[in-house]
Amino acid sequence: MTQIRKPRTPASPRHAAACSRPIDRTLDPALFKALGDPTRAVLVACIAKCARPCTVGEVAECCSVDLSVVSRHLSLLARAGILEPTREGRVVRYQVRYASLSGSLRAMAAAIDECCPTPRTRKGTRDGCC
Amino acid sequence: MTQIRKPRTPASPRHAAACSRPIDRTLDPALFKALGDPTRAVLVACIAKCARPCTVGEVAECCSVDLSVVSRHLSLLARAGILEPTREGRVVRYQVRYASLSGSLRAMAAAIDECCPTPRTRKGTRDGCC
DNA sequence: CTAATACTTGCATAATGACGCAAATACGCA
DNA sequence: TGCGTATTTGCGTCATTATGCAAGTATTAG
Repeated sequence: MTQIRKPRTPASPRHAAACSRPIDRTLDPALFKALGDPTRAVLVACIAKCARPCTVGEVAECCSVDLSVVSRHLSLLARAGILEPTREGRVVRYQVRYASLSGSLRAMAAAIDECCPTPRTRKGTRDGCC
Repeated sequence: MTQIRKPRTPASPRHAAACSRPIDRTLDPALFKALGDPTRAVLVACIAKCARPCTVGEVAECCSVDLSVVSRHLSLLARAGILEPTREGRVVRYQVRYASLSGSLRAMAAAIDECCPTPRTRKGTRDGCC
């Protein structure tokens, strides 16, 4: 009978690069890049904690950068799928796409674990695996 | 009696910025920045899929950039806690810190959900929440 | 010790990105 | 329509960073 699970681990990085795995689709540099800026991370955390759609002006009060900068950051975060913009009269409110964001992060975590040769039967904390 | 769970949601982003939550400590820009470069993301995925400690030279064969660039990227990823370097004679092997990395991502996911006002009783896919 | 292999580091260059200011645009209201 | 408020966009500047090449360092083999 043929192998049932897990496409066998490639012998070398060169070979590994050729074989497709969930991690290839999941580990999205664009998402990471969006959250990789300290200012943006603060903005996201701020809006997330506020737990409601916030206007650009409101958010700008949280950090020391210019409002125009905040506007650009929020726009970028929205383009990255992290925030959801809503025009409401003359204000624009941004809110965190909680489920989408945490879902992406969890999918990445799963994709990474999926590559780990030792399935770590729950609670295992050992890093590296082979 | 006093409130039992969840520090009540702040009224404004300004107020939100002041109240500390898990997301503040968890959403680490440094980690995101490290994974935010496309080349580095490829390197991490490659080593992860290979599922064993890989040498710098081996990894360099996976991508089109110079070996010195790969060396720098791997070093940076190690400093970010994503890879674990091991000197082995004259080669240096890097391996993914699977548990640490997926653990961080899951912690972030949890911290984000923790902020979401609607607990989404399992399977909920709705974004935004209030 | 010398040579060869594996990796790292110095340096210059080019690209990217964050920022502030000022001007432009969008929208509601009188 | 004209005004005021809210946000976006153009532009210049400064800092960071990705990259390649060449030189330097580390480690093993002869």
